[in-house]
Amino acid sequence: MPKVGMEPIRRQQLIKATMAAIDEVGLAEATVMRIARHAGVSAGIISHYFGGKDGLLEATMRQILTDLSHAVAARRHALEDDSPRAHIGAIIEGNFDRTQVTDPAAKTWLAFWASSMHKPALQRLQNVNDRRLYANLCHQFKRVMPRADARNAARGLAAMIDGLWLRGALTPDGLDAPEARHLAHTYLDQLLIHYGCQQFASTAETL
Amino acid sequence: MPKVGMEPIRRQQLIKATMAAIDEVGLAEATVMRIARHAGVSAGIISHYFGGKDGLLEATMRQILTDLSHAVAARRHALEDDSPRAHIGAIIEGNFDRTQVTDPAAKTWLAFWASSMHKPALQRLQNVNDRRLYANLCHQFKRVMPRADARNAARGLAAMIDGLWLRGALTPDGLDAPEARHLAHTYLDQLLIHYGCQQFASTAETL
Amino acid sequence: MPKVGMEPIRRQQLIKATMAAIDEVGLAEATVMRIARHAGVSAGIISHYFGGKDGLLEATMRQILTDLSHAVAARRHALEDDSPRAHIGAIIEGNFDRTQVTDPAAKTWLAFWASSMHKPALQRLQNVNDRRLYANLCHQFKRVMPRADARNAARGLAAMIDGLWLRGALTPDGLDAPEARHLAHTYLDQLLIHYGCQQFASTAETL
Amino acid sequence: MPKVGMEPIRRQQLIKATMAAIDEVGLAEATVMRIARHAGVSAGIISHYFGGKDGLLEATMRQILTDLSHAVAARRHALEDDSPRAHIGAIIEGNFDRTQVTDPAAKTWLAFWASSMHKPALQRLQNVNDRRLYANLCHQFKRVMPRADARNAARGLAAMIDGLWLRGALTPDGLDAPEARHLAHTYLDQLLIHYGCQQFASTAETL
DNA sequence: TATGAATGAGATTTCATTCAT
DNA sequence: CATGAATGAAATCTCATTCAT
Repeated sequence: MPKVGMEPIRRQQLIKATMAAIDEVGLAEATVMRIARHAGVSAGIISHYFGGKDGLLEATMRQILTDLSHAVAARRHALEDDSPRAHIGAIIEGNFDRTQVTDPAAKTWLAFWASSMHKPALQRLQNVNDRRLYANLCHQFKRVMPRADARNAARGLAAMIDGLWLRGALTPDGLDAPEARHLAHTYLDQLLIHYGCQQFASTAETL
Repeated sequence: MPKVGMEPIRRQQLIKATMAAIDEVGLAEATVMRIARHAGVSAGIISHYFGGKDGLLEATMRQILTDLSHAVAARRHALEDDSPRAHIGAIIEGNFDRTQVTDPAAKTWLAFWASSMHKPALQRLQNVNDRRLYANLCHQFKRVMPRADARNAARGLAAMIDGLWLRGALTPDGLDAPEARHLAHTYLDQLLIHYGCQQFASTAETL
Repeated sequence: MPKVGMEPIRRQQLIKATMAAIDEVGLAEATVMRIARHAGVSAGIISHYFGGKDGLLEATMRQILTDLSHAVAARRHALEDDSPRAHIGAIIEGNFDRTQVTDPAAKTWLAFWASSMHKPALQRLQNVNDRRLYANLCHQFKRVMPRADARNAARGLAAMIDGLWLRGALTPDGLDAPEARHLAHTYLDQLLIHYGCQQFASTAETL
Repeated sequence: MPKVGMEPIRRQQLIKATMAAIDEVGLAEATVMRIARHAGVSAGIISHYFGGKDGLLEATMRQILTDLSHAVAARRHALEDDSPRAHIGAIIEGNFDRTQVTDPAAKTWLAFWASSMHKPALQRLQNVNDRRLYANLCHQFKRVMPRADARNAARGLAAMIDGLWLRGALTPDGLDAPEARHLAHTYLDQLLIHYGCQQFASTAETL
């Protein structure tokens, strides 16, 4: 009866269930019982594996960030072209893969954003991620423009990515990923042109 | 201690207190008791004046949207210049006034964004506002570029505004309004240039 | 402005409103605010005139009992015939007049019955009334039968009256007073015959 | 302290506790906390097992009605004599067994009567029970008298039973069951004689 | 390992009453 | 005389967590 090696399976199961519950009724109504029901287990087990609800929420956010990180890294490693444009394009693509731009992930993400303002544990994760996006963009932009311009470009593109994503999450029909990607890439080209790097702008959209 | 005609005063007081409480501990922990304490009244009065907590939250969101609407409208009415650039600039300015880009308003706004995904009453308000921003931008862009381009420009600028604002709300130090406005205006000019309307782009930032 | 001599008017108004409220939503939901609204006055005034909600409820029950008492007394005084049958018949009639067998009075009555089991003030009123009905019936029956038989007859008729009335109050369509009176009178005649007083039984129903 | 399969035990425990609480302080003051204290459990468990206070109250009323139904059915099945008199007598006996004519059951019953006027769920139960009593009596009376007479007899006896029971519940000393049964049986005989069925009336009381 | 029974803290809401005007 | 603003107590319900099995 007592199964061994269940831990990783259960953890994954519960994290998935957490996103499903948040997608269904929102973070505020995502009770441990509802999450447990989604996972097909009893409520008590959450404390067992995650120490409590907060532990589960933190693990869930961490999962989403890890997924995002992987999505970006995978695309960058797959690049044949080492140009800044290619790297930044891969970052954009990764952000709109976001493992899944599906409702569960998107709503969970936004819920955590709001929640992170008042929960140090989440805030830490949030900041690390924010800074990584900004640093990555900045680094690539600096390869083709002065430091100050690069910073502005990075801030602008980061805002654009988050803004597209945020508006997508709020739209009743869900995020239109192809359109969002198109707008982001267009904006990237505008930035490169604006800061005098026409030669780096793509002529054909990558999408 | 006036004892008559308190209703509008109390309502205003309680809406302010709601924002303060959300700023302080987040929407999830903003209990009626905490809100009431902020307002210096008893908890029961919230049900008296707003029918319940939900009524207060809805009224608070409505207030924020009204404030935003007024901030934009005021700036547009004050324009001496009727150009699209001027109108869109005023919309940007209005969005970064947001009556106050103060923490209480910003955090309340973000909290409602997340919450609106699962509360029809808030979602309605949210959608009306979203569509108004997009429609206004679109209308102005159409004055200087083809319909399809105008739509993309409007979508991009709306995303940029929300993105800047979102990242500002999440930054520990709060939103840096001047910088955000600068980035938005820069993007606006890029858009006008990109779509071949150089003559409408401002040469000197309005900020 | 300050009107004088309002007291009796207000008291009557509020007692009526209490019955109306109990009829509408039951004793448990008959809040002072609802009662006050029925009377077209503010809630605070109830404490003013009755010292509090309990005072109003007690006054209301007292009113109902007084009305009942008057209804019986009036019919007995109007009798031309001094026979036991006539007196008992008048008591039956009075109980099914009950000032009004209308829903407000009937529901209020039943509500007080239940409530009186745990409220000494109401219980006292209740007992006085119960005993008066029993004593009156007993006294008349004793004029035509032995003491022990009279007691049983009185108990039986009192139970019949209350039973008819109770079942009437619970019937969705309300109490069918004519039928109830008919059954009670029939029972009275059966009693008189059963205890060997045929000569006193009415031949034609009084209804 | 068994930890599994507690549900039926707890449900029964809580229904008993509900009657005890109503007996003690009345329905209006029978709070979940008081009921829980009577059962020796925490208040939260009531919502767990009954979905809420209303669910518990409904279950309690249902229990009382079931008990009554069983009490009547058992006596009728045990009859050796199939005469109408015997059946109706068994119905009377069952109604004054009422599992227990104890105070808790009696006061709970009366409380529900009053309450049922404004709570559809209780009203339904109440009506089913009322109609069953009437239908059963009617059916038996019809075996020995014309339909119209049977209806009146049934109405009269039903009223007598409820009336005796009601007055018993209100008496400070509680219901005197033997006397009540005696009066009901006497009335039954009067009815049978009145409607010309002397041969069916019992000569010796069954009590 | 996993369940579900149970608790107790906390949140919202209702309501009778008081009081200044 | 009358109002309605305001309070504070109480009641119900929800929920994360603990624990025996």
